[in-house]
Amino acid sequence: MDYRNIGGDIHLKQADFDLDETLDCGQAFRWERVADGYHGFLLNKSLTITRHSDSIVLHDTTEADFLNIWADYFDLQTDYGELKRQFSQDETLSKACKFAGGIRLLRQDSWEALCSFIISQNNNIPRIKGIIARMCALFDGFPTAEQLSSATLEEISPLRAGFRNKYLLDAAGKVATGEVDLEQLKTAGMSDARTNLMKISGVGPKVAECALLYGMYRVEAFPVDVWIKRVLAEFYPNGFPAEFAENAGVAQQYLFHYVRNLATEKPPKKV
DNA sequence: TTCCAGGCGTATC
DNA sequence: GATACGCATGGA
Repeated sequence: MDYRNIGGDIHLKQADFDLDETLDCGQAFRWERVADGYHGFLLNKSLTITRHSDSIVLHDTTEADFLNIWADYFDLQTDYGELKRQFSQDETLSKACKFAGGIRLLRQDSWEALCSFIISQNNNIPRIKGIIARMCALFDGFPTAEQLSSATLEEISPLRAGFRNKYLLDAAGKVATGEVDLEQLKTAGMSDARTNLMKISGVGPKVAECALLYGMYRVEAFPVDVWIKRVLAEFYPNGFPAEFAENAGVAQQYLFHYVRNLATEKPPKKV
């Protein structure tokens, strides 16, 4: 990693890393735009990250936190240039990678990602962000599974998450008791991990896949939402290429961002 | 007013 | 196992 610690700020030179494309592409919901960059959180650890000419600056960060937390979170050890070269053998993926070549897959916290994507179902991104922000306000930070599991439906009604409130409490209970062991699922077989996650009421195939991809960095996970359904129907009628299976989740993130932004020019087709 | 949003649980066949 | 429907909320 090419970085310098200058007066408490980490100045990083990093290829294939665009802040807008990475932090505002629908994979994480707690980053807000500030001047030249973003302010956001990993659980209750906060960071301001900005772009200055040819480097990215992580503000007021110790070198230890950078190396132990943020370098991992921003997946700095993965060569996205190489991934994009592989993906670009495919015509559609090639366009998606060119459209937003600075996307990196964030290695988020497993519990935070699980909650986030439970909230995401049949919802839109601005509302998902609002619900999560209200949850953090209500609990004075992102609640642990234990904290959330001891709350009642009535107590979390200010989230205005609708029918998802009961799903959050069920997830919190099962994680708090260890019935769903997120640490163990990080190394479990994909099939077992999916089955275990879907014991949670409100976690189906799509949310389980998102929890695995974004919260446990299982990059073979391939969440299929309404947008990816459209991509598959239009560009991959015979299925997603098996040659990319190993990193299908990363490919999926390029495609998701690409088609969502194309849709602002052309209304999406109902599938 | 109606439709839709990073889906899922339930009922029904 | 497949398909149809309701679901909370709020912006377009």
